[in-house]
Amino acid sequence: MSVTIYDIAREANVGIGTVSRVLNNSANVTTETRERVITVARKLNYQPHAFAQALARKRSNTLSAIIPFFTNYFFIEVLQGVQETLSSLGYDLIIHGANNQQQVAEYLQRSMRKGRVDGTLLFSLELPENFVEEFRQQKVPLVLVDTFHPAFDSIRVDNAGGATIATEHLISLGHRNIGMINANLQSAPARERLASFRQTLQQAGIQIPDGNIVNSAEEKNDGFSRESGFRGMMEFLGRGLPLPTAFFVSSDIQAIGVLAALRERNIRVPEDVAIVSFDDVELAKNFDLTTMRQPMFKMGELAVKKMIERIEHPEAPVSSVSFKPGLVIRASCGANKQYVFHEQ
Amino acid sequence: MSVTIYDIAREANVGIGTVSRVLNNSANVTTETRERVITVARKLNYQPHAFAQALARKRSNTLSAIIPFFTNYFFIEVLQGVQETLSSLGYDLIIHGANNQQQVAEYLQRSMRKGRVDGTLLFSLELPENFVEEFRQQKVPLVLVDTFHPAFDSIRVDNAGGATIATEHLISLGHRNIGMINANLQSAPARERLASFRQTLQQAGIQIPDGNIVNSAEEKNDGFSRESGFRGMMEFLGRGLPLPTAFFVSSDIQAIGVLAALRERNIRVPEDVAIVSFDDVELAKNFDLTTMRQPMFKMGELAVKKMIERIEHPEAPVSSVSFKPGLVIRASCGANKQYVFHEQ
DNA sequence: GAGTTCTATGGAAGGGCTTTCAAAAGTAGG
DNA sequence: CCTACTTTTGAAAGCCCTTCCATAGAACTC
Repeated sequence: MSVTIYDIAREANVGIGTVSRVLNNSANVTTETRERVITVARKLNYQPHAFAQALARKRSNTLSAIIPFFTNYFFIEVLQGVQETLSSLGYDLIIHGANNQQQVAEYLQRSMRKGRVDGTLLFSLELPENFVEEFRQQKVPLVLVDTFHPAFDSIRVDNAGGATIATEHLISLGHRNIGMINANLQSAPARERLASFRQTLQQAGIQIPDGNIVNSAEEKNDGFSRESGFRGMMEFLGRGLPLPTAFFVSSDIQAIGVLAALRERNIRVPEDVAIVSFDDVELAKNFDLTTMRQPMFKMGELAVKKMIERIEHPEAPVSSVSFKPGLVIRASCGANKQYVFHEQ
Repeated sequence: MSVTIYDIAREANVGIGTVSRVLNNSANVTTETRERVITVARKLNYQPHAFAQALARKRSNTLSAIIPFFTNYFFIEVLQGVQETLSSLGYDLIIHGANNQQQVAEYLQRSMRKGRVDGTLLFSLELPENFVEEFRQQKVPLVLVDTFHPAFDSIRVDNAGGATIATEHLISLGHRNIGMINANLQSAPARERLASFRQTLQQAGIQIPDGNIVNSAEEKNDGFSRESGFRGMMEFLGRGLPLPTAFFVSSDIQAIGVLAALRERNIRVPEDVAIVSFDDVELAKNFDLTTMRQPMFKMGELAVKKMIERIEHPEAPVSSVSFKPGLVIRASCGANKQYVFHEQ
C-alpha cells in the first residue's frame, strides 16, 4: 500500500532504526548511509504517517482553538496571528466554533482527549470552573486569550487603560457631556471599560446623568454586535435626555450600529456627535472610526509562543500578559486624522 | 500514566477486545459485561487516544481546509458552514491559510501526508496541475469550493447567472449607461462576471464605452479588496468619461471601497449612481448594498457532505454543483428595499 | 444426550513510527 | 596485534487502539 520505513529499510539495506534516525536527523549515522537512505526515501516518495509519529512521539504538533465562532471580527484577526505563527512552526490548528456554553464544554472535553492536541487556546470565553481541575489533572496546556483565570496562562487586553485613553481623548477635544453605549455587563470587558470610563470622567470633574450610559441586555455575543449598538443608541435617544456631544462605544461593531442609528435620525458624525470605539478591527477604517487599537495579530502570535513555552516547560509559573490598546484617530471623533499607536 | 483500555480490562476483569467492543458499541456483548465495562471506564475517566484510534482505524476523522486566509469575508462565512456541519459529525477541521502559491503547494503536500487527514477542501484557489496526478495517486479526497477542476468534486457559484441577474436588475431600473468595477481578470470569477455583464448589456441592445469597465491589476486577493474598489472607481473618475448612472461591482468588499471613493467626490448613492455588487457577506447589509447573494453557509455544508460521500465512495463519479446567486435588494441600487432570494 | 450452530469472549496481530538496548564495527593506545 | 573505548547499526519493545481468529460455553436440534 503506502510506503513505510520498512520499505525504505529493505531497499536501502539498513535497519528501520537507521531509517528513522536519518529521517529525524539524529546523530550517529555515517554520511554514506544517510545519503543512501535519503535517496531511497525520495525515490519511493515516502511520506511519514502523521499519526504513527504522533503516537510514538507522544506529541501531535497540533493545537486547538475554541472561539465564539466567527461572530466577531476581533477573533478572526487574532486567529490570523495564531495561524501564521503556528504554521511557521510546523503545527496544525484545529478550530472549534462554540455557539453556546454547552458547546464550549463539549469542545473542552474533546481537547482533553489524550493525545489529540498538544494544547488548547480558549478565546474570550469564561472557563467553566469544573474544567479547571480537570485540565490541571490531565495536564493539557491551556492558554486563555482575552479572558482570565488565575490558574492558567493568559493574554489580555488592558481594557481599563484603553477606556481611560479613549475617554481622555474625548475630554481633551473639549467634550463635557459624554455618553457610553456599552455591551452586556455580564462580559468582563464591558464591565472594565465602563468602570474606567466612569472613573476617568470623575477624575476630570465631569458629571454626567446616569441615563447617558446604555448597557446592552443582549445575550448574543454579549451585546458586541451591530444590532446591539443600533438598539443601544435608539434606546438612548428615546430617553429624551439632552444629546451628548460625544459617545464612547464599547466596540467597533457596535459603533457601526450606532452610526446607522444616528444617520437614521439625521444626526451627523462627527459634527453633532463624536464617536470613539474600541478594537480597531479591519472594518473600523472603512467607517473612519476613531478607536482603541488592539494589536490582534500580535496577540495571536504571543498566544502561540506562550503555548509552546508551556508545552516545553509544564511546570513554569503561570504568566499573564496584558496589551495596552493605542488610540487610532480617524474622522469619527472630529480630531484631525493622524495615527497614534502605542504598543506595549 | 494515562488510562488505557488495558487498565479498564484489568479492573473490569475482561479482555481488551471486549472493552474495545463495548466502547465502540459493537454487537455481541452481554448487557451485564457492557455495563461493568462502562462503569469502570467512567470511574477511571477514560478518554480514548485519538491517534491510536486513527492508526488502527486508518481513519482520522479530520479534514483540512486550505483557504486564502481570512482576507476575504466570503471564506469565513463558508467556513462557518463547514465547521458546524463537520462538528456535528464528530469531525475536526484543520485550517490552513495560504498567502501565496508556494504556501498552497506546501499545504497540499502536507495534506497528502498519509493518514493526516481524511480529505482536503480547497477554497477558491486554482489547483496546481502537478498536484492533480499526485492527489489521484495518493487517493486523498479533494473537494474544490469556489474553484474548479474536472478531475475533482466541486461546489461552485454560477457567476455568469449572477452577473446576468445583477445587470438585468440595473437595466430594469432604467439605467442605460452602466459601468463595472471588476477584480483582477486572472481570477476566474472576475472573468466570468465580466463576460456575463457584457453579454447581458449586448442582448439588451445597450452599448457602453470600453472605458466604463475597470479591471483591477492588483495581485493581493486578486483585487477582491476594499482598496481595489476604491482605486478602481478613482481610476474611472480620472478617465473623464460621462458618469454612468449605475455600476456593477464584482464584490461587496470592493463596493465598500467604491462607496468611499464616491463619497470623497460627493457623488451620492443611489441618487447619482446606483450600485449592485456580489457576495452578500454579512457586511453588505451594514452598507445597505444591493448585491447577489451566495448561500455561503449552505455551500460550506454541502462541501462537507460531498467530502463525506467521497470518503465513503472513493470510486463514485466526480460531481460538480453550482449555486445560483439570488438578488438581495437594499438601498444602494435605488429600488425599494425588499428581499428577493432565489435559492437553487 | 450427542451433535451442531451461535454467541460471547480473550488475546494476538497489526497499524507505522520512535527509542532503547545490545551487538558489531571502527578507532586509538600501548 | 591486543585491549579498551567510541561510534554506528539492526531489531525488539512500546505507543494505544481495532480487528481477526480461535475457543469456550450456551442454545438448539433431532
